[in-house]
Amino acid sequence: MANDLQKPAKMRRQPKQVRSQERVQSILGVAEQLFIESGYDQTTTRAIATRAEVPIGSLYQFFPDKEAILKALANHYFEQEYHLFVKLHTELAEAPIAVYVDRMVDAFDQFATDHPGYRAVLEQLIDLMVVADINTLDTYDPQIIKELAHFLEQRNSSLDSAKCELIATTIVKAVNELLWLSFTRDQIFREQLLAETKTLITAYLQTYQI
Amino acid sequence: MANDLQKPAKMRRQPKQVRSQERVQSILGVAEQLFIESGYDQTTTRAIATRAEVPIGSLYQFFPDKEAILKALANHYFEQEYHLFVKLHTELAEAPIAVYVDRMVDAFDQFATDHPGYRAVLEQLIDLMVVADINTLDTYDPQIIKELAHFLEQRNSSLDSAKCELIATTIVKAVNELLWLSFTRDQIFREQLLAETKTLITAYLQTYQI
Amino acid sequence: MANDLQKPAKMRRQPKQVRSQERVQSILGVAEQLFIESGYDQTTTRAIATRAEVPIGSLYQFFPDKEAILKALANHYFEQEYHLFVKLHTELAEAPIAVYVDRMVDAFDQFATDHPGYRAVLEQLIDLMVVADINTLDTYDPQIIKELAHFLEQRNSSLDSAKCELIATTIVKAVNELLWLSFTRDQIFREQLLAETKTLITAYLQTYQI
Amino acid sequence: MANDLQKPAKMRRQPKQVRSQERVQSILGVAEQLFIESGYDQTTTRAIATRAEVPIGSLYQFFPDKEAILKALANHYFEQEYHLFVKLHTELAEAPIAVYVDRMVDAFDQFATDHPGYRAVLEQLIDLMVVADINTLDTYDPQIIKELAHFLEQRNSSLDSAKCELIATTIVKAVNELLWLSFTRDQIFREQLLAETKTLITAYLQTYQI
DNA sequence: TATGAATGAGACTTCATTCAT
DNA sequence: GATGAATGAAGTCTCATTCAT
Repeated sequence: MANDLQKPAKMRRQPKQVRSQERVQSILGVAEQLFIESGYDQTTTRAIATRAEVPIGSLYQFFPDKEAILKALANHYFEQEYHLFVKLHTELAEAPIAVYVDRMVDAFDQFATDHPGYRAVLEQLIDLMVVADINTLDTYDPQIIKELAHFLEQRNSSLDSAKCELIATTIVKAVNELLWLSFTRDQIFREQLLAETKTLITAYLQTYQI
Repeated sequence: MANDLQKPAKMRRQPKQVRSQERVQSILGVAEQLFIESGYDQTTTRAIATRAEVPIGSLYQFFPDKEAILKALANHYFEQEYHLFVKLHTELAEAPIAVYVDRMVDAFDQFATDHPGYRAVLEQLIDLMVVADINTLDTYDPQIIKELAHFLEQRNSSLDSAKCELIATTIVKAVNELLWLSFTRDQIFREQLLAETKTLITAYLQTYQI
Repeated sequence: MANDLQKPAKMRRQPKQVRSQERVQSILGVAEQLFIESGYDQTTTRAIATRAEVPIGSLYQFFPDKEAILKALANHYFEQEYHLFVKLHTELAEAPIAVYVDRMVDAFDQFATDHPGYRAVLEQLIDLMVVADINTLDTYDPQIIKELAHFLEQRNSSLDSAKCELIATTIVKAVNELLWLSFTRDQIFREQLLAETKTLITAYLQTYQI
Repeated sequence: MANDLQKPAKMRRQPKQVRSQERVQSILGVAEQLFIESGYDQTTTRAIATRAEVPIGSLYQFFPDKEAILKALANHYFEQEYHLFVKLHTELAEAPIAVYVDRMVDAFDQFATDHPGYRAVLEQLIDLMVVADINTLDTYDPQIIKELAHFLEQRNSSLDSAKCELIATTIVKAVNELLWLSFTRDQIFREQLLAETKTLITAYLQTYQI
């Protein structure tokens, strides 16, 4: 199920009107762009409002503060990412591991392409938590890791649940890092790195007879 | 040889006197702490100066601006990291791959323990470059990757130089990410993750008969 | 028509409300005083805001930076000065030259009395342009000179347009300088200098049968 | 005799050694350039010292503060200007007025060319005095005006001393202003303005049968 | 005497957020 | 509800001048 961090304090009110819906989307879209271009700290709420053609006062009706915009984006990403995995695992429950890894990495790559702000948002979110001395896990429940662990457990029932979560964590983190890196390079290197990522994860999973 | 990004404009002058040396060290040490605690943007130059017990004017005598402090730290890290690798490769030129990976990951772990600001500094450095639209590679030449690639080439001469660099990149990025993650968790998980990282890299390198 | 240097970037927004109008006026008035008392560079934006009883943030809402305050004052002066001349020339189109000069110098004198900051502002404006390596004429179009040249051409049609502009420039600069000087002296000297200025300009214009 | 404001507090010590002499000259020369380029306030004492290749500490041995550099330059100018007039008046005691004006304006023009910082320095000096609420005349004794007044008195003994001083003031100020203006324009306009200045002053002096 | 590292008040400007309209 | 003018704490960095060496 999707992370429901969303309700607590992110939205001051449910956008009921079409206008509001559009504005919220516009704000999030613009914020994503600006966070990528200039970083979270260097992006002003006024800049977001201006570029989104939304009055600054309205922005604060939808989001109680700047952080809420970041969190809304993060949840957006988390949800999409989670659904991606669920779909993948349903389709590839029985597939050979090499095929699974191939499809999974490609899916992640597509996701990163579709959501260029993912990395910037995630990083900043973690920063905020470190600064606030909040354990990341308490607040941002990594659903994808849980989901992947579950998948692994089904493929090799001799692995216990804790071990699977460890493996899943390892995979998710490594893949995310390498994918992000691939986006900072030229197309050729990017494709090579993608292939390499697949090799890395496949070799790793074979160790566990998955 | 060590990365010499250092000279360009990091130090406004070479600290010639002991007092200055101490002050520079103090500033860097304090900055590292504060960047970890609160992040680069949230750390004020005044806070650094105050905690380092150095007048703000003196801080600006050593570093032309806030960014220079970040870069000085980064170079510090890069140099240490590079030397660590060189030493490792000398010692383990002939070691079995499992042993090499074991020692390498442990060394990185030790490095991360000794330099807790490494991650925060590196991330911010990349952010600055993205914002300034500078290619990371043009400015920060990743010496460790070059060094590791060289090592791999020597262990399996059938791999060409480009391939080795690709593999090295993959390893360095994955290991750094997983190690950093391990520091945000409790001791038990931390150790498990360390072991898992070794498994991951070992499996990967075996693919290449290294 | 009045100089419209004004719009380009002087005002961040058009003050629509009475409160804002008053604040802008207050800021300009206070700035004028302080520029006279201490010079432009020595006048801090905070001092202006404080004396004008306007929060510093509001000051920056009306004027993007310190320079904009200077430019707003300058345009204020330029416009008034220009209107003064137009009025004068309409009234004295047929007057004997001695009468014209008498009235003109008096009018300038009155203007200088009413706008004691004129000199300080103009000087600083020119300084800024010199430093920025901007040709004064490109930016600050001296409408008064044009207007006076036009008047002269009408009084003696045998003088060509270029010559008239040259004469006008000579007059405007000389009169301004002598008037400004007169303000730094005691009342007696001041009046003598005023009379002398009239003599100077009258003698000059008689040379050209104007 | 030259203005001797100089001794009171301008020089901390008489440069007795060649090295010191050179340094003082270098400082003054550099200061003149920088004051022209960037204005007095924007010129830092460190910039002067650096460009003059003199240690900042040494600069403060020669000049007690920044203002002293300005005053030293001013006195330099005043002296030169005064000598120029004395020489001129000796040579042209009997010359027809048109010739005298011609030579005088040319001489001033040459002076301005040789001392491009004259205007900037004089203006700043006056500013400082206004700010310090010091009457310009108390401190900067305008020797050239006195000298010119004396010359005029000799040419038309029916004019009393006060009147001559008034006329001299008028001339000196008007000529200086117009010459300075001429330097901000292209060569063609510059020469026309020079000619016009001569016309202006000649017409004026003829009024007094000088 | 000569040097230049050291000092810290203070300059300009920004920005998240509020709240009266 | 919608708006955007208003706020002022706080940030980065500069610079004239001193004084220990």
